[in-house]
This record gives sequence, structure tokens and C-alpha cells, in this order.
Amino acid sequence: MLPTKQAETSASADVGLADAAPQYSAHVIWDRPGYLVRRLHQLHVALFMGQVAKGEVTPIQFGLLSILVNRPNIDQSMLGEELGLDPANIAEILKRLEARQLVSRKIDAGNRRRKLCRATHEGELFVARYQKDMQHSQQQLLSPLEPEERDVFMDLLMRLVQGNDENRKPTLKKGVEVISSH
Amino acid sequence: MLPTKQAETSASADVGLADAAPQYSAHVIWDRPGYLVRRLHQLHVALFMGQVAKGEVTPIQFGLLSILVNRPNIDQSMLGEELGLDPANIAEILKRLEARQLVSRKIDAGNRRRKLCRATHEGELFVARYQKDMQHSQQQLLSPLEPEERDVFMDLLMRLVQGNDENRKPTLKKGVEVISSH
DNA sequence: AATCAATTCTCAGTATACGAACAATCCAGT
DNA sequence: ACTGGATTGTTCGTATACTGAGAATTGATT
Repeated sequence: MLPTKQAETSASADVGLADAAPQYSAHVIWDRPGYLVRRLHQLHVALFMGQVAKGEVTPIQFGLLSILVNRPNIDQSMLGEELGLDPANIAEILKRLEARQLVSRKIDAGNRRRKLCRATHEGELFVARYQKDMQHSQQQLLSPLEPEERDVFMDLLMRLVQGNDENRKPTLKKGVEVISSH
Repeated sequence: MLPTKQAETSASADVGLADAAPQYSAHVIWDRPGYLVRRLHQLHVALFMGQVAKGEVTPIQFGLLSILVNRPNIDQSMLGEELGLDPANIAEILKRLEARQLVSRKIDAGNRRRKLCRATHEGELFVARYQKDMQHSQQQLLSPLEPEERDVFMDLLMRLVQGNDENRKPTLKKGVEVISSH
């Protein structure tokens, strides 16, 4: 399956091959970090769904519930920030979880734009019940690596997320600061 | 934004907090590899769409085109295998690319179940034109790391994808081998 | 009090992703 | 020839994910 780790790193200028190339050409994309990250994400979702709660929730739904258990009554935009998700997306996920009685929402009386979210009792039980399975699936994802390598990977991964997240929108809030900084 | 890298690694048993916790609780999920991988994938897509071909193609579409350029006339299931995608998914992506004249499909005369796929001339030009931008976006994703760290990360990432991919379906093709192995 | 900008959420449209069920085709063994 | 299983695609339903547009509400400034 694997294209025998050989990097080629660059353009690989041999583009105009004849038809019916007999061998694999996946190496064309195996040196792209974006491709590998997508694949690993894909594999994680499959692993999680196969091991946690009989596939009744997705990793996102479980993550959302985990946050709600530790932080009752936050609004949707806060939830989105912590999960790194779009407001539109959060709304859809909450709608599904609410339909399944794992989450409840009510309008904030002090600010009627907001909807405060909570895990229902059932939702709390759910998280507690499958916490172990979730943790196991997380470890499983790293299982191909040696223990020390797992720490290295997590460190690098965390820094990549933080670094790229900061580079994402250099404008916006920053602009205000620059202009009014006299 | 970031929960100040402190791992806590495990369950963090303080579940029943009072409402209106004043501080961040994102650390609840920041030690889950699955969460970080999802975020990095997300950031990659945003980066790619912002830097390559004025957002006209997704990373997947570009990857698919890249493979077709190097491997004309493969069928959809082959394409799916190389990209790590479901047949249903591949069909949809191809439909969109075909509608945009970047790809063409025709039924294999020798095996009428198959549809052979090709990048059109326009599709080949497209890949050539934006190859540099694509490579730049890939490097950009790793830019928060030192050069040596990038190599380490790519190595670990590749091994994780390979390792988890092998663990995915221990049955299937293997079963045949086991049964008929006398 | 009226307006205006920012906040918060919703809605519509597009693009991955997957499983399940189905249809069409091919091939192997009878 | 034919029948049964395997291969290849499509269709349907569900779940992320984002952009852009818009509605409702709030707070601040006039």
C-alpha cells in the first residue's frame, strides 16, 4: 500500500508519462503534509466511531459534550471558539445533540442574542460512561509510535496548531490596537 | 487562545464545577491527538484555499488532478485507493471536476464496469500553473517548526498513517489467506 | 430617543467523508 | 448456457466544515 518512503520532495518534472504506468504513483502526494494530516484525521474518526459508544457519537460531538460537562452554560460562540468551529457548524451539531436529549439550550435572559448550552443529565452520564473508551481510542491512534515518539509528535502537533492558528488572521482585532495605539 | 501547554494527560476528574467558570476549559480536549489532528487539517484546508489557484480548487481536487496527470486512465477505485477515499466520495469529486472540464471519464471498453479517468489538457495546465503555490502552502503549514523538526514531524506522521491504516481492517483479504493456507 | 456598529445566531449553498443498499458487469465453475 | 460470487459505480442518508447573507438584539454615541 505504501509508496516506500522516498521523498522526491519537489515537482518531479516527469509529467508526460505514457498511459498504463504499471506501478504506484501515490508518492506524488505522500510527501504533502496536508494529505497525510487529512488521512490521519480520517483514520482517527474511523477508529473513534469503532471504539467509542458503539458509534453513537462522532469525535466532535463527544468533544463538545466534554466541554459542556466542564463548563455549563456557555454560549454557542464560546463553544465554537474552544472547539475551533464555525458558528454555523456548532449550531448544526447542537441541533442534533439537542434532538437526542444530550444537550439543552435556552436563551440567555440577560442577553437575548445568546443561547446558553448545557449537557443534560443524560449527556453527563454519557460522557462519564464512555470516557475510558475515548481515552483508549486516543492512545490507539498513537500506538504505531514508541512512547517517547508519541510525546514528540504531540508536542510538534500542538505547536503546529498554535502557530498556524496565529498566522491565520493577522488583521482584525490587531488592527484596532495598531490604529488606536497613541 | 491557547491553554498554555499543560498536559494533564488523563481524565481530569474535576467534573462537577459550578456554573460560570471564569476561565478557559479548552485544555479538556487539547491533549487529545484526534482533536489536534482535526484542527491541523482544518487549518491546512484554509491555508490551501487562500494560497492556491485563488480558491478555485480544494486540496483534494488538486491532489486528485496531480495523480491523474502522472497516471492517466486509471479507474475510480484505483483513484480512491491512492487518495484514501471512498468510492462514493471519489465519484462526487470527479463529477464536479468533470463539470468544470478539468477531468474526463469514459467507460473502459475492455471492462464496462470501469470508468477510466483523465485530466483534460486544461486540467494538466491547471496543475502545472499552480504547482508552485501548492508546494508553498505545504511548506507554510510546517513553518511554525524548525527545519529539522519538520522532517521529524513528517516521519512520525507518515508512520502514523501507515500504522493505523494497516490496523484498520485486519479481516477481509487476510481471511482468505488464513483459510487457504494449508 | 434615534441611529449605528458590533454581537450572536440562523439559513442557504457548496464540498468532503462514510455506510448501506442497489445495479450492472464480469468471471469461474458447473 | 447458466448461475453465483466478486468487482465497479451509483444513490441515499447522515455528519462535518466553511462562506456569505441576513435577522435579532445589544450598547454606545449622539
